[in-house]
Amino acid sequence: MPKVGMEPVRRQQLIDATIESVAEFGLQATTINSISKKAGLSSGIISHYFAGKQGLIEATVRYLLTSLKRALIERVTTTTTPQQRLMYIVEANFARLQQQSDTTKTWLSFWAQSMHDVQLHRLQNVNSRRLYSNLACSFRSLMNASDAKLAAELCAAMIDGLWLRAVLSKSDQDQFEHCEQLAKGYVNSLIKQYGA
Amino acid sequence: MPKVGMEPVRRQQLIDATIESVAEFGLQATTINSISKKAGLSSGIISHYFAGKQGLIEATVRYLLTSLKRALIERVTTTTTPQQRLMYIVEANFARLQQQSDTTKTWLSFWAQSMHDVQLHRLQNVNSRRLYSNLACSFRSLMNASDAKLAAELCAAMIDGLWLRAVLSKSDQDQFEHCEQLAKGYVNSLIKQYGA
Amino acid sequence: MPKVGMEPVRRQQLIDATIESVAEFGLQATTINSISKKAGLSSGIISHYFAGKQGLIEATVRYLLTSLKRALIERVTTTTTPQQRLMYIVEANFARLQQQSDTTKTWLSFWAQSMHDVQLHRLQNVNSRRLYSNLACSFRSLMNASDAKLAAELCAAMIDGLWLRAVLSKSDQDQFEHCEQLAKGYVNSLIKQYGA
Amino acid sequence: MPKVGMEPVRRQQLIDATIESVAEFGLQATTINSISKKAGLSSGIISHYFAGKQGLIEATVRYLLTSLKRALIERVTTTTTPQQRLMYIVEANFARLQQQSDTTKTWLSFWAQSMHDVQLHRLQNVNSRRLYSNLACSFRSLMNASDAKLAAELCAAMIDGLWLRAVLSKSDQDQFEHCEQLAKGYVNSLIKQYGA
DNA sequence: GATGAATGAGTCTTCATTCAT
DNA sequence: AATGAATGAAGACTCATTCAT
Repeated sequence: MPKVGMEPVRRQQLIDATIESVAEFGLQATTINSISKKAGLSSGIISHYFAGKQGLIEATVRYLLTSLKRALIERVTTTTTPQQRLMYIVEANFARLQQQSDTTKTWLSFWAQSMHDVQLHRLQNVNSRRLYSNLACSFRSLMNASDAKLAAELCAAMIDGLWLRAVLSKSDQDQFEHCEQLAKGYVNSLIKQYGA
Repeated sequence: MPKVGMEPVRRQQLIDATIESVAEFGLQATTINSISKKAGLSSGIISHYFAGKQGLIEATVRYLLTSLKRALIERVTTTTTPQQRLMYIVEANFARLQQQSDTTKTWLSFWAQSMHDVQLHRLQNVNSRRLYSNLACSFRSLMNASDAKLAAELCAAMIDGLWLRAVLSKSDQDQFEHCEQLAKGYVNSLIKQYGA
Repeated sequence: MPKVGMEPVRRQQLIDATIESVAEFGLQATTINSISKKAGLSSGIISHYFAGKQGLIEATVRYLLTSLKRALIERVTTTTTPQQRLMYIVEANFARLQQQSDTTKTWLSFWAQSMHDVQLHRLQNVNSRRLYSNLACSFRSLMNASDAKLAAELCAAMIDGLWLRAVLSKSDQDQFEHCEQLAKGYVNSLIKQYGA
Repeated sequence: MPKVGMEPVRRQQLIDATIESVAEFGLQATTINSISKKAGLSSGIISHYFAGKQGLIEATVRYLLTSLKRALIERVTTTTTPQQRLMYIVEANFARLQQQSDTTKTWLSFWAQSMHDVQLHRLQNVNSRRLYSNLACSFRSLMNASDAKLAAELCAAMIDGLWLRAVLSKSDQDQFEHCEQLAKGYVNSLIKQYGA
């Protein structure tokens, strides 16, 4: 079955399979076999394309981060107001929950593992800071610099906290949307509180 | 070496060693050997007292939950005002970070694992609901029922979110205290916003 | 609880517990703990009285052999005819099955193990030869020497074969008695065939 | 080392190694390592082909049963007389002893274990019943139904008994042949006794 | 005389990696 | 390009033995 140009296809197949496996079994119980089986490929292919399990794990995290970033960029245009932009940030973050339930569990597994894996921790930090800076940037248009920083910090924590509790309690779709509404309401209250 | 009355001592030794090991290596890399080595005991003793690794893991989670609960109870007296009680709840939750840095990382590992372990998930839910009901109960003295529920939900998320971000960014002591202040400030703003 | 003169009591307790454990779990799954638990004693006592598990196993086999021997001696008197004596030999061997069902399974386990344990093999051979010589001695009164030897050999095999098939098929009491009758009938047919 | 079509080869290698190991060390002392070492393969391969030690044990028993069955079928043709057929049954059963001394000890170990292992017991019963029905079928051509049943039962016991005593006494080749002759003589005496 | 806490070697099993095809 | 057979280190668990009490 030697075909040319299969690389991007195979890589994505394996990343998708990794997300599914981590979601279903957890990071601990995810093996090279559980992944390759879900992908419908052989186990050897993982080392071929990702130089081992660890490489695939990292590539998967990078893919998730990129997806989140893209989810925001797609929403924002040049005519977007700061308030709208903030709402989009919230939406993009909760979209992790809605679009694909798998992604959610996977994300949390990677977070925990990042405590003990420098490579994952670096990636995790990029994501965390991006959320903060996106928020800070938007708030800055609506309030002074120090208030914007404070609002961004609080808002980032609120988003992560609502999201975390929703995931851990294995909430259903309605509860996810409820959390999203709470987050948006909180953004508005911050604007009202600190906004000029 | 056989002594009588060693059971409670050994059990606590092993639980402490488990917290240390999970903090240092992560739940995934924590083995029966890494634990027994830290405890200065043999590996066989774990099966003897906890009927296997899983039993020790669960006992450790139960211990952490009990500690958190006790941390709150110790602070609260009959003369505590609702506002003070809310502050104590915040403090008790952030004390996880201050008192023992190990506990923090351990906690997160268990959270992630609880997605794939029914026993751990049950324990995790007990904790999550306890935070919510403690907050709701205190807010209820200061505002109407529906506002109190909303405030408790938001506040629980804020505490978890701030705590999570502090842990994941491997913050130092000063940042932990900064987060605690943010949480307390948020409690006060909720009281001001919804309070009668 | 230090008492004097407990040795014979404890030894028998442990031997009985060993028979029970081997019958219930098999020789492979019989541990120092399964035995001591059945005996209602501590595990350490085994090393104390039998210098380890192996010593207890051998003592148990020796006890079973002695029991079998005694079962025959009790039946035989000076006035017993050769024919009666042969019937008693059959009865004594099948009594292993009737008196105590446990003994049966235990016996087979020890036989198998005797293939790989010189000590057990020696004991097993004593038993095997005793059956043969008991039979040969009795047949000798009824026929010439070479026929008696042949009859003894065939009869010993028939007894063991019937007994083995009864045990392996997990037969009930009725089937055991049926086998005993077959064995006795075979003894009579041998006497008729070769007897003067 | 990965080659295609190795599965049947590897499976047989491992089954042969299991027979050797059980013969040499006994079932109790046969480990995944003792087997894989004899096979000249790694220990992991056992789980790969047989999903664990237990699977290999069962496959080995099944192989032994099949071999015994085949040993009989090869001898019997359409022109075989009932008497000849009975002789072939005896021969096939004693061939276990002659062809491969290992098989013998292995067989006894499995018998003993079958008392405590439902899977093995089931297989053991298949074999036991097959011997009986083969004998009963052949005897039926030579005598009435009830006599044939009795003859088959006695004959099966005699074969197993002679075989067992030969194995347990660690007899040499000559003694094995002597036992086979005794068994054949017994068959003939049964035919003479009950035959029309 | 008796206990059972503690040990640690040994067992089965899992699984990431390698590599011949 | 892709497979999956094979490896072997590492994991959890078992259990006979030891020994302080």
